[in-house]
Amino acid sequence: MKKELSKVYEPKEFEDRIYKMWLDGGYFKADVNSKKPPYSIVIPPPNITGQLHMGHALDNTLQDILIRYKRMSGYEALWVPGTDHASIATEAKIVEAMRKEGITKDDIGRDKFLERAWDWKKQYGGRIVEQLKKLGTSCDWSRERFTMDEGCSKAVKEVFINYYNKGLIYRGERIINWCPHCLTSISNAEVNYEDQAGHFWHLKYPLKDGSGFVELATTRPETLLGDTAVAVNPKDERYKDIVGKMLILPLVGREIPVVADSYVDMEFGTGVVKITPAHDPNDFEVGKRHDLPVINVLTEDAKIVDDYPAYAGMDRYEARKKIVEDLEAGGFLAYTEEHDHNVGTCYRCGTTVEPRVSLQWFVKMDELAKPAIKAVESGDIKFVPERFDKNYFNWMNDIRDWCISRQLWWGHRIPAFYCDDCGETVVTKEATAVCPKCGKPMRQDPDTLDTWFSSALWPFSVMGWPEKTPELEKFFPTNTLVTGYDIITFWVSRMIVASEEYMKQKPFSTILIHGLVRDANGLKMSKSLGNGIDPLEVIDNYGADALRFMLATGNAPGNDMRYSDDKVKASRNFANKLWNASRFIMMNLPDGFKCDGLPESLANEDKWVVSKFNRLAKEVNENLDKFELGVAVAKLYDFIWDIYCDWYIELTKPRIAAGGESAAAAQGVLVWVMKGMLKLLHPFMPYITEEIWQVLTDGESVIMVQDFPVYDEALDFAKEEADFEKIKAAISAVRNVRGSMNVPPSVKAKIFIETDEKDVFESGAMFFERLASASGISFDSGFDAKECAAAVTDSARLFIPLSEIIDRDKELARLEKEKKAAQKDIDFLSGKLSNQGFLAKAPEKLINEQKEKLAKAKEKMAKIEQSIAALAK
RNA sequence: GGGAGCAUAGCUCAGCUGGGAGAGCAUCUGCCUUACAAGCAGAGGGUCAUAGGUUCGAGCCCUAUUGUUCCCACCA
Repeated sequence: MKKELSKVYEPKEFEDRIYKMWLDGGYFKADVNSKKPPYSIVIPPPNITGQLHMGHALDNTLQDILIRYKRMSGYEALWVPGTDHASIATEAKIVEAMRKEGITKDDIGRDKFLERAWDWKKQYGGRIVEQLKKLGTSCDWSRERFTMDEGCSKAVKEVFINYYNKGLIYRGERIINWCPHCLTSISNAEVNYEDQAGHFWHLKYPLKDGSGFVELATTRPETLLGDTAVAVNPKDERYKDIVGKMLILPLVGREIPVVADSYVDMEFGTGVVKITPAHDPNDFEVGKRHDLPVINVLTEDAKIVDDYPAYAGMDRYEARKKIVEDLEAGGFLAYTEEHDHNVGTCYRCGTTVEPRVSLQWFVKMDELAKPAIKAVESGDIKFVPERFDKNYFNWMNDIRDWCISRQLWWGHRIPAFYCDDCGETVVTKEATAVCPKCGKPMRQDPDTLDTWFSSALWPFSVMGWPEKTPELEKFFPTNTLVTGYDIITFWVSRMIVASEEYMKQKPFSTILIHGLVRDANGLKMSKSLGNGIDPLEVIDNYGADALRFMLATGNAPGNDMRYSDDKVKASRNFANKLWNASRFIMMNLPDGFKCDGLPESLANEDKWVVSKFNRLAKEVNENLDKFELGVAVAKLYDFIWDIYCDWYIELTKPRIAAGGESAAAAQGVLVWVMKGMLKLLHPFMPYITEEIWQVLTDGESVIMVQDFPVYDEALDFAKEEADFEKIKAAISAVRNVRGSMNVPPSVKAKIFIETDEKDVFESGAMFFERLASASGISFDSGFDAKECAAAVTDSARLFIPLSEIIDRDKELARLEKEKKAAQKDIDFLSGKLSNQGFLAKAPEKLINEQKEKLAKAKEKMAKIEQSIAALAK
């Protein structure tokens, strides 16, 4: 192991080496036989197409912080990793690549296509793993699974068949969202709605009996071809008489009825709606209620079908134009108005989706949802922050049947077989099936399952379910799920449903929800906007620790955060600070120095820093237990930078220079606290803490498996801490005075101290010299107050003779200002303490605190007044 | 239309169960003090969106309003 830290903090020099050490040492492995309590985290199978984005970096960083913390706190910690899963986006990538070669899916057939997909998967799946390693995540990659692998396929089939046998899965005709470009159904969630400028065409449909016209409006005149009725509201007096009458459908000549349905909004438009069951979800429902025929007028790629020769083969927009022309020519067009409306588009290709009636597989959700709702209601599963349960209930209580079939090849193929002869359907695990009725070979459904169908099984399928594996035994249910709020409905809800159904248990107890990572302008990072930032590039520039620390800093659960280079830079600077502090320690340790615990005899300032560290350890544990990672990380930052580096290290310098017993104690404390800080910081900055640890301990141990520091009552030194605070306050006061007069540190001056606690200040003599530019301190009264600048704290007056620099008027003004501030304090506190309501109702502890503060403020005031008087003499 | 979040220093955001408003960056002043200029020591800067209410006490709790973001549903 290296004996020395390099002069400059350069993460690239050690990150790979450290990671390899962890991996080779087997430190990521979780032992199923361990007696330690289990702690496991499910990680989302990232649905990505090659490039890891900041959202995943956030996911994985938060997960790893928790895992490392728990591992150091005595748990057997397990990541449940996946790499990538089947999705429309994945298939599209492959199709796109093939298009460049000039081939289509049909050219090569299903098997060849899947081969290509696997190759692609290995290439990019592997890259994803590499990227997560770079982040320093302590994931046991030997467990790496594809959602598409054999084990998972087995689980998927098992579940599908089980649902089917229970009657929870059915095949039915439904209106689904169809992308005419991708030629597949897409789920509601995969549709983006956008406002588009359009028209409202007011049409006149003639009554069959020749008694006139019914006027209605439509945004999609081309669907007129598929109209099978016209609907009005049953309460609508205007149309009461025509309900039940027949109309002649313009251009087509078909007779269609006027039906009454409460779906129609009387206030909107003319209060009359044309009903096209095949091309509108609401119309489909209306059609079912009134037993209307469903007439499909569009082909898969959104062209008019051959049944309408005048328009056959026309694209839907082309047909719209032509139909409007023809309507106008026939006198059926009343007028046209401008109208903005929301149009659904395919989230991937942007094509306007087409509602389409087709045969799809569905999961009945209402019964399945019940135990999943209860699991959250009862508090068995908790959202952090809690408010996201509303989001969850909102979705679950209004749940619709879930369309699970996708017209894709890359995915789990639906294990259903049809007999083309007699129409029999068989659902089976086998790869082929023979018709039980007529004995003929059956044809497997060509569709695959929605990606979330398999992802829903993730918490147990990756542990080997349906086998009873030891892993499943020990680590299921998992403890924590870390994910973004955008995925609650897709994934979280369905994992809960599946686990309740198959494991009769919750899949995890806590769902830690984080926000989205936005760019510096607050926009959602996305590939189409081109504002996505590649975490690998950031790691390359600043190091994985800086990125991780940045992602944890200011990260409150559920809140979005903005990415900015400046924040990463600030984190990198912090790492640099820690690096240099470590270098300072190491270059000031005697050869062969050993530190196995705290030195025996500690000075006040030693106890001060130890006591503060002890409290830090307590709070960091508490914050992490409550998932307040951002709060914990801020406390670490403050302690390490302000307390340890800016104060404690500076305090040790004169002691080390002086040598002897005090120096030895300082060295011991320096190392003891440093080791503690490194351990507390390790979950957040694993690389740098390990690198420093390795050098500090001569490579004898590994920090990632050390015990996480906890509060120790024996290390609480309230008295000494308070005493040293007095010195610290005095030094700050002197610095403040000197600073306000722009006295450079090179100008030294004696400090005369007037205090009741001489021994406290005496012990800090060397600190005044070092940190307050004092040439020495004295408790004599042999100084001329008129020639001095005066610094005042509640426990001392400090006089700095700087006659040639001091401007007495300025000095008086400064003291007056301090007096005003002190008076404000006194007014505030005495006001509070003379308030009867406060005295009667506030907690006693608080009242005493306020009394103490008031006493101190009064002391300070007295000292300021003395100083002013002396100066004015 | 239903639901949720956010509004705090010039900027980005913390502020845990109510108890004298915080950090980083930026600005200004003085420092190359032998770990660190990616640094050190100081300073300035806020009517905590607005209006009410509860309370001895409100950035925090309640009500309304304004602005903003997101989710769900619907828009013939």
